[in-house]
Amino acid sequence: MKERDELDRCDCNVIHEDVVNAVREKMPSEENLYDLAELFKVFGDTTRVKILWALDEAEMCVCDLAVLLNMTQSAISHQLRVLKQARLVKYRKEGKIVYYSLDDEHIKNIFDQGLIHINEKHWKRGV
Amino acid sequence: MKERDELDRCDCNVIHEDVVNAVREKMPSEENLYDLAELFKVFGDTTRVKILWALDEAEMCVCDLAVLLNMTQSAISHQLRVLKQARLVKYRKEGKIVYYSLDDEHIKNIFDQGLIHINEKHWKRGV
DNA sequence: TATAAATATGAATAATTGTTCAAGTGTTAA
DNA sequence: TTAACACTTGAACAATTATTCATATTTATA
Repeated sequence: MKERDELDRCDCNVIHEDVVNAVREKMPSEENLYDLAELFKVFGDTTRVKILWALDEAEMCVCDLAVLLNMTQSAISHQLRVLKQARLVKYRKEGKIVYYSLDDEHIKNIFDQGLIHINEKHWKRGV
Repeated sequence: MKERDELDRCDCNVIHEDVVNAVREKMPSEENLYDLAELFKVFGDTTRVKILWALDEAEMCVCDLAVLLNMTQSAISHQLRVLKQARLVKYRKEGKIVYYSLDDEHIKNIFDQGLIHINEKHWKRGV
């Protein structure tokens, strides 16, 4: 990212200076906003959304998820790694089988809020 | 995306067949899950998260946002276009100035749920 | 009308990312 | 030990994407 400071400052900033400064003071830390975006990035993939939704219904092994979503075990495993790193899923080993389950009780809440937006706005695919 | 069907079916699917089928029946439509992921993808960018957070505090013009976030007007404008398409922000024109504001009262709820996860899990940047 | 201000947009570039493929663990059973 | 199974991992590739730069567009002003 480039260093910028006084560029692109326009006249209206003089008028809105108080508002902008007030907002700046209330803004959460750079780190918090970064982490928040990083979390939503994890939710921003169809495969991961499907996995999370499935695991909210039942604990499942990698192979089950692969069959359910009609994808390779490898692809599922890669995505489970992302979900694991984001602390959204946990796992337990039973012999050679690894069972995954949700590690967060707020996932459904976040999904629900998202669906409320979609339904209200009548969001259409591909628009 | 490649067409796959019977590949990668493993022995454990026979044992878990009932569970997998039950989950399959309960799964929301492909379109719904796609839209949900698409919505979260919009939240999955630091710049857009900052813009949304700022607009939750106050209505602002493009130029104000550029100064507040220390970015070019062009970059902000591009992101506002994404937010507009996702029906997350709306705008009103006043002369040559375009004021943007939130178009959804659930954004704060979604953010709050995300922050709960982050704080609970002590999510650390760059891990 | 000409100029400047505020914003929008299109093309280009660099960076990120999801899937595949191939090869690697580790565990169970023959 | 060998073979099969469940899963993981690294590299490669294609696709997507955020920002920049240059160029519109629209409105206000001189």
